[in-house]
Amino acid sequence: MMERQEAPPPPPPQRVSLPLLLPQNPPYLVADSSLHPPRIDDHQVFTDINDLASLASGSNSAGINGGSAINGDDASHEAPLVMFEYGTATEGITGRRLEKRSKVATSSRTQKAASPRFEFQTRSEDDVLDDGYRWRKYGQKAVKNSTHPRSYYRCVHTTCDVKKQVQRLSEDTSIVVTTYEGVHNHPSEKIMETLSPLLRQIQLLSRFSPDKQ
DNA sequence: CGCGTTTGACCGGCGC
DNA sequence: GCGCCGGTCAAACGCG
Repeated sequence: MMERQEAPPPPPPQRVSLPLLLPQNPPYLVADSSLHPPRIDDHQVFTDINDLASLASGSNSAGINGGSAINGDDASHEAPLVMFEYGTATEGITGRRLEKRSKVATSSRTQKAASPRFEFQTRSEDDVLDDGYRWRKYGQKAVKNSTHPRSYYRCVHTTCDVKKQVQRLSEDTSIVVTTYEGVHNHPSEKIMETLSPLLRQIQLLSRFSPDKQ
């Protein structure tokens, strides 16, 4: 049994920007990030992605009361269930520190970057959510006190070091927990696929535009 | 044949 | 110091 500390340090409220594509389907149900782990019963529902973005970029106290509480029976959509944010990568739901193992001996042990962690809990039959980025699975481990294994994914872009973990809640196996770590430093391929013909059109139009400077 | 997944070994942190 | 446990590596494997 993994014991939590009796006085878990609440993550300091900080401004964060959503580093990734949110799941497409509202409502977004947002739990209070000061709860470790946040209770699903306490979460708030947001039907507008802008509310969610303002929550992520604004103060948590103002944001948390911005939504409308739900009663649980409404939470049975095929929709993202809970989203909350951890301040740094050194804090997780298990309380364990997540530290990147460095093969080279670094002189300073401050290698652990404070990359943001975001956790989504989504009611879905599919373990891997389509978030627009390409991921490569690099590991799978059985976690303690959980019947389902945890899968480890890494963004396929060579310059991108974003990782994500996917596992199912042991209490409710219909809920998939996806934890993102890091910020993508590139646009998603899906967005580029959509935008590139558009950009070419724009280039063509500007090329033949008569009032071009 | 190329690319992504699987899977067991290995590493390192942390609690006892 | 030792063992447990989460995270990562990498070779083997599988699928299109």
